[in-house]
Amino acid sequence: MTEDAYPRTRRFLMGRSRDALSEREKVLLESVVDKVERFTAPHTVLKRGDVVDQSTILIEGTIARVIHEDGKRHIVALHVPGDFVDLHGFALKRLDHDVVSIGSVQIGYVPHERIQAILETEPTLARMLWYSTLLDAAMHREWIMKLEHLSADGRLAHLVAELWQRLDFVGLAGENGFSLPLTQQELADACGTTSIHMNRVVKKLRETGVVDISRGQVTVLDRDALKDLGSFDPAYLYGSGPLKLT
Amino acid sequence: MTEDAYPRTRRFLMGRSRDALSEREKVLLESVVDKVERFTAPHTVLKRGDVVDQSTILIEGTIARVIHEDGKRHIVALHVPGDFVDLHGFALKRLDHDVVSIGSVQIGYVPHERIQAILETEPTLARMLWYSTLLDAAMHREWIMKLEHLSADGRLAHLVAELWQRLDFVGLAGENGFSLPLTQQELADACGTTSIHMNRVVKKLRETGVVDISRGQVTVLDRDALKDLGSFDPAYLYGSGPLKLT
DNA sequence: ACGTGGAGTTAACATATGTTAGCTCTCTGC
DNA sequence: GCAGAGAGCTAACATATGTTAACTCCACGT
Repeated sequence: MTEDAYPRTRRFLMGRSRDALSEREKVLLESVVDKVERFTAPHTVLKRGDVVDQSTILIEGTIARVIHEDGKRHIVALHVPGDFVDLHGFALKRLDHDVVSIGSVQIGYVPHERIQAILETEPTLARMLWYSTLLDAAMHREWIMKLEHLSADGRLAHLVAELWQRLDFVGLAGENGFSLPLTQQELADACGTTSIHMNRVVKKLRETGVVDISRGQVTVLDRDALKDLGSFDPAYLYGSGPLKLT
Repeated sequence: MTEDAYPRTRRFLMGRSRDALSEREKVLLESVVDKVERFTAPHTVLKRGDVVDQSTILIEGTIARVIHEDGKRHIVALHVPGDFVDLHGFALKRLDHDVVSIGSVQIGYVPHERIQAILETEPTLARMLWYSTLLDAAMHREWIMKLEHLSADGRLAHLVAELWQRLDFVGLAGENGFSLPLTQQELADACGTTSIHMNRVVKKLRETGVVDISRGQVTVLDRDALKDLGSFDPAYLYGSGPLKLT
């Protein structure tokens, strides 16, 4: 494990468990990471159908969950540093989708035996892990709402607002925006539209002074307009927080 | 608990855990249901923001998870008998969406203390419960794919194919179709379109001999065309099955 | 029998989005 | 410097879908 991996793994704690865990539990959780790897080129971390015996934590960069269908690529979820990317693979064993890196990423691997050990001996941590996968499901539901309810510009606005909020949780958001290595094609894949139309939408949001997305950088010009356009309410990102676990 | 509630609760075991559990565990799982209730009119079982201290199992009928946004109603998930509808509420405590009944339903309630007790003493069952929520998340992802990838007729075909398969798991599917109490408006809400357009699509699928949806009854006319139109591959409904849990 | 309301249905029109085809720009490698 | 590749960008046209406004049909209560 590299020198700086520990503090970065800690983003998991910042983003998802925050202050629900004891110091002992936090140290324990950090220690589950076995190996750290870096990919600079696009890389398929896991393939659909793979039988997995370890899970991955995203330490740095962006990762997408992808379903390929009829030769097209559909992004069904995006991950920010600190996310336990495929914890669900622990229980499901076989993945229903691909996991791919976008831009440069750093990944930590967690052997399933260690998760199993935690489950058996650390009830609070076990609940924390379950909680983490349920938060993913809540985000899925919000994406479903977004896709059913919003047209392309609203979908993009929602995506930007969500990522901004999630990056903020782990201390990676700037005052007026954030760094985002997604191409317009990938934004389109995440919004269920085409790259041509996504280009129209990006241009429109830039010209109407809502948000500027260019050269891998998102600059929010009008925060209220962004939230409004995307019908964005961050409540779903919280759950109740594990703070209130009985 | 009514006389016939036990065998029906058992659908949970048929649909989601199948033969991964011991007889003792099955009996235990059935015993967690505290109270059974029936609603004949549309009923909001749980409201967004509610702090819950019990979860619900759907015993009979149809239940939808709904997100209201800007006065419109969006169905983000549908449940069939045997589904543990809001097990995620156990860990998240606060719901991010509404849970509403469609048509006539019978519901079983499970106090959270009993789930907690299972978690602490029955590791296999605990994993089973986690697994169940992960299966929901896999379905969410498939819905996201469906919404990103398919146009309205494909979405309807996918929805019908999925429900048919899921009802078949619990022994409620017929040879050529199944009973479905959803109105065209509700089908539209689940497919992210309008009731007017859904009407066009229903008519089209009927006329092209794919599937007939009328009077609460779905009759599949061409199974292959249905799967094809909906890009439906049931793999995501299985996970690996808990059979392979280590 | 009658009225009422909800579901289903259709038409005409406006708009968002997909499709195809190209173009420019900026990197990177040679 | 140049060629090539990928990303961004634009135009013209075809199509899917949304919107508004009706109308029918059927179940229900009075």
